[in-house]
Amino acid sequence: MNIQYASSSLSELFLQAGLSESEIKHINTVFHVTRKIKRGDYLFNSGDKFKDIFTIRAGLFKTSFLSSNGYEQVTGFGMGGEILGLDGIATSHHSCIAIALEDSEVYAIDFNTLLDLSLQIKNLQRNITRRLSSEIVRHHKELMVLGSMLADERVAVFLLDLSTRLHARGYSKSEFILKMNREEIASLLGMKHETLTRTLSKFTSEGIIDVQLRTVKIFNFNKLRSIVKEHVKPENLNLMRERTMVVMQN
Amino acid sequence: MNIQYASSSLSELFLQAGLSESEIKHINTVFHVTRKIKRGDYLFNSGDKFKDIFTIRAGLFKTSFLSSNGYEQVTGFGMGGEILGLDGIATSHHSCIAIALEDSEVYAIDFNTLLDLSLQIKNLQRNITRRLSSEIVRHHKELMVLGSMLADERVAVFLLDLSTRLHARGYSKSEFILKMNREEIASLLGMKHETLTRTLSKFTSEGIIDVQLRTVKIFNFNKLRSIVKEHVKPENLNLMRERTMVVMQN
DNA sequence: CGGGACGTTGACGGTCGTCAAAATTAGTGG
DNA sequence: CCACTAATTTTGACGACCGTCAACGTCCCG
Repeated sequence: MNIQYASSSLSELFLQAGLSESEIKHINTVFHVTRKIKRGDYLFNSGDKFKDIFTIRAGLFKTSFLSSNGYEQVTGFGMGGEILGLDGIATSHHSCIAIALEDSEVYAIDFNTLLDLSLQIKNLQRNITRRLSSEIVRHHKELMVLGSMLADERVAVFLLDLSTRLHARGYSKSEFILKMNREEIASLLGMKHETLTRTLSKFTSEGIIDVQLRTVKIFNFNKLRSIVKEHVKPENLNLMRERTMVVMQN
Repeated sequence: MNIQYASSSLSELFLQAGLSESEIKHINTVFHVTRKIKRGDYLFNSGDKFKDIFTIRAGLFKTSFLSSNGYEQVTGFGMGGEILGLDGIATSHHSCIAIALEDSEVYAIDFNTLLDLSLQIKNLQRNITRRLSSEIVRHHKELMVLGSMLADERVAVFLLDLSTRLHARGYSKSEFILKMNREEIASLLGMKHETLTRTLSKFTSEGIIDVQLRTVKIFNFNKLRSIVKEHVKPENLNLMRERTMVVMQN
């Protein structure tokens, strides 16, 4: 079995600057509790008592929110270096489920211990709150995808996002293998799996990408990006009120 | 002008238990910086330098995410007792805009000071992280609404949610006045304003509610709830893998 | 009182969900 | 390792839902 480890260690994750070597060492010895999760198993389940947060060391997870009716809404895919379990802080119980899509390894970090430690190390405290806030910002962007984009655009966003995240972890940005099935991707994108398949087929026939089952090759990044950007027409400016006509930088 | 104040004070917001009277008094004197925002003005704008977080003392805000193209996606409506500005922690700049939908008052709290204080008061630290985590959970639920529900169901969810939150603040749960226009509501729900209007008209003709412009009366809560629940059919259970067949409690 | 923003309704078409079937792959047990 | 079954992916046909465009009525504010 060939597991590629994320380069991120705990110290990198939580302490970006301003800490001495000895402090970092201390933290690493305290917190290095690794856990292996096999493909198909879950790391934590909806309703589980919250105790740890997890940083992904290797592998891939999907997180899903389950409605009381048993409907599953995929809320994201977690890769190396990312954090899982932050949803559990609110009520001391997890509100979603994290399932490994391939054999994976995580660091388990006792959250109460982490909070105690962050009382002494200010940078740690800041990084925790920043991580939490980043999740909020990420969800805002997802709201925009689901709230205003057509199927073509959503699929293009997904492919570009996946490509970027894989590239940042040392994989090819133009060729990769999906570890999730069509239905899981479609759920994240708010569409049916048939629509996803059709869109991928269309992109393939247009020469933008090539998809053979779970193997994806991206040929034309610019075309994908233009698909995302074109969707907003000038007319759509009408929601703004005068004194608030300022556009986000970046 | 008649402003109804939220009962929540800073001490209630951040310190649920375990603090002495003197500690609470100390905090309140340090942090009581109130700010009045007129209808149509913004509290903070996308791109603004992040400094304070805000608890809403009275009034109503909408928060929107602006894409680089100028498209506005409404991400939520904030009411008394709720917190605005948490998105800014991540990058030290706000990523969304908060606009008052009626004359409003907020407490402004310097976030760095708050963090410093939370180094000494453990309960404060816990409450901050919980608030942040609650936002994440809330967004998961919104993902489900946008990802899997039809227009009828989304509108029913919106009406029930608004009713619940208004009721919790001492207003009638069955009769209220919308402070936002159709387009803003529709944006939050991921639909066009014409579709929203049509759905409201349909509910009215079915005797479930009555809508006259911005005045809403709810006659049949059970019908609204059943519209939300019926949408998930047994077939939709197929995304689950065997060992993960556990449904969220609540 | 007039103009602009807002809300409503109708007609029409496009997008996407539903249902069905077939092909291919993955998983399982002998 | 092979055979068999389940799961996944793809494609087609069809229709429902909802977005688009347009027109009109109403409300609000200067």
